[in-house]
Amino acid sequence: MTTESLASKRTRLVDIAGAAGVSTMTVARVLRHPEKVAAGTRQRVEAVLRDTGYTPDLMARGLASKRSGLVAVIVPVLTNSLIAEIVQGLSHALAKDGYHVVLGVSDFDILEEEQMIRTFLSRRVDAMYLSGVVRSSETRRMLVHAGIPIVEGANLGDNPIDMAVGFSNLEAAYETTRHLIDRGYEPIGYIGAPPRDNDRARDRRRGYEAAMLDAGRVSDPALCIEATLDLSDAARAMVELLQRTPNLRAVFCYNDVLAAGAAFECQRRGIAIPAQMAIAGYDDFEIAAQMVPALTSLRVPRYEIGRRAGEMICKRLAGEAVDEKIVNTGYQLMVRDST
Amino acid sequence: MTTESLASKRTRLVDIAGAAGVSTMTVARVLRHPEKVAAGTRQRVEAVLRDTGYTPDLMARGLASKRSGLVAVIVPVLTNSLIAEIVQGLSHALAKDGYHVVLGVSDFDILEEEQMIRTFLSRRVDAMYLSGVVRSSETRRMLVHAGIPIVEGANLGDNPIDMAVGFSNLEAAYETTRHLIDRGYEPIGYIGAPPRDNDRARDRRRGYEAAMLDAGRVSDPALCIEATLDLSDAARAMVELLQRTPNLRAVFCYNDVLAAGAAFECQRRGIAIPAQMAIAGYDDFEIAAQMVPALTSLRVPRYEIGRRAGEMICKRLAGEAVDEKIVNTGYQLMVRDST
DNA sequence: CAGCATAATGTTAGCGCATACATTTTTACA
DNA sequence: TGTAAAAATGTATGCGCTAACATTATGCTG
Repeated sequence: MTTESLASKRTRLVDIAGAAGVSTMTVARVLRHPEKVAAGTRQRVEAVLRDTGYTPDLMARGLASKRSGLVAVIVPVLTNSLIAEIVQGLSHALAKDGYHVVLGVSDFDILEEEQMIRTFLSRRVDAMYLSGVVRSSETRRMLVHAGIPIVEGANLGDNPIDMAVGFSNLEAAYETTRHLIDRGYEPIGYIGAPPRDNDRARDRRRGYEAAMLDAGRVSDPALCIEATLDLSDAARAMVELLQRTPNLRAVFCYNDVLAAGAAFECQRRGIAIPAQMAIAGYDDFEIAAQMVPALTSLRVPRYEIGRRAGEMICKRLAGEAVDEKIVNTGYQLMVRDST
Repeated sequence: MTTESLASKRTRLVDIAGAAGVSTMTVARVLRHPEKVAAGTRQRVEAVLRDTGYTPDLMARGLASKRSGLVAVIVPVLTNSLIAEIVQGLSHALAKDGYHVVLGVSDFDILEEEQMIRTFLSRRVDAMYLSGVVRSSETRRMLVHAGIPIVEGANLGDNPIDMAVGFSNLEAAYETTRHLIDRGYEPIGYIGAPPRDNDRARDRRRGYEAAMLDAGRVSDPALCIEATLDLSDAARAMVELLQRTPNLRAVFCYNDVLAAGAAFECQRRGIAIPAQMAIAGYDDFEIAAQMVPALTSLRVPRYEIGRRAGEMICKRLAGEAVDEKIVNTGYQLMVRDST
């Protein structure tokens, strides 16, 4: 009651129309298609608009026009440079066309994701960006049925629901592992992330295994270990890996956070990098290039992925056709001191 | 009858009502206040609801009820663990009550922020979370006028617009600097962030200066330098600081990213930490505890700040009064090897 | 079983804007 | 100067839902 009475009623289109002596339609036109309104009336309306501080009600506009101006962005976590930068890229690209981002954090749970998608669809979002390529069948069904532009990002799968932008984690992991093999390191271990509901984790590990097999090496499960995505658990994993395989010569890590954690553990144990242990990371977070020793890593255009995804969405929402439905942004192996 | 034909319009409340042989109001009740509907009719309606796959139109609901169910979250960047975790906390807390987060990334530009707030208000968000305490006067005016719950977070200022949750960066920086002084280091430098539109940067530097003055030391501008928030620029700043003051014994850094960058630079130059150079960071990112040597840093409850902020918003939106409008989450100095 | 409380459901009227179409005014050219 | 075409503006309707109120059914007491 208190807040209600304080805030005077919002000015509506009809109020502006009254004050300017025109119909609501004319005001709406000044707002959306100014070129269709005679200069005189337009200026009169604009004056009223200005000194009344009118703000259109996007809720009402959305209901009437059937376009919410909202784009859903669902990510597993936000505390990851890769994802955070993608979201920033998306946010910037979408803001350019006046779209707003509705954010969902799914915690790597595809059922949670499904639930979120349901409510976002309820909100009548105009498009959606989703992390990765793994989703529940119900999710796929809903999305196909929704008929809105969908971009799946950061990993390239076999058959995207609609559009996709990213790169093949399978190939990239293969290439990184290949690099370690070519350097002659043996044995080579792998510190991965829990693959549950995380296709990037799954694909990177597969890439590692494929490279090992292709090089005629046995794929020893003892060489592979999982760690949650933090430095301390990577350190723990490194210790465990060393216990299992004392003569370990190299490790490939799911990402640079894990690589850095492993590297720090080596430093604490006086294991020289790369003399005694080579370490390769992934995602090329800034720390990889800056830490001592600098970490070999795989650079991916993080911000670009988000920006491209946003642009694809904008284009489609503007009614234009998107020629490339699958955009491969590629990657680049950055060889540094650690290997 | 059971399923709608493909490409048909979305089922509306009235369709459900028709199929169930009741009025729209009854369906609406089943959705919002099921306990007010007789068990028999409720089950009948629920059955139709289920096999028709009905999803309410939140846009229409928002227009009719004057509550959008949307909460705006505006942050300067996302690529910062502190902020990313706060947003995650917010997202989780708000999702619990069915609110959706609309995200805005302002790039440390208060005019950009102002513009965003304008459009978010247009979207009729029910509440807002804003980073920091510095905003344009027009922004303050708009927010006060809007009459919705506002939480300003991560820094505690003098007079919040509405509510606030965080801690005093001024005090925390003072205490951290004090720690370096007590350890006997001299001279002590400071690597800060650009203070433009960033009150945290401003307050931390002030805290440093106050501690220096209180300890009877001269506040030498040559001891202070700015770096953009990345590791490489911190390294550059460290180099520059060493050129200006070759006998530098310690540095206090705006955050752990800068601290790590400075520490890596020392390692590259063979400067021993802490024997020759002590380094103190801030925000206690995970790297601080894990890197070698472990960095002294200031721990703040990142996720908690977001969660508390979200809960305060939910509480207010549920009509309850929030007793503590300013929540001081405090901080904790974590003394480690680097000092 | 009257009579009133309470539960269960229906009716009506918008929310603020956009769309399709109708109407009026202006322009252009013979 | 007439008339068709184009430009400028207005009218009517409804998007899908909720809120306030009106109505009807049901339960309960003495």
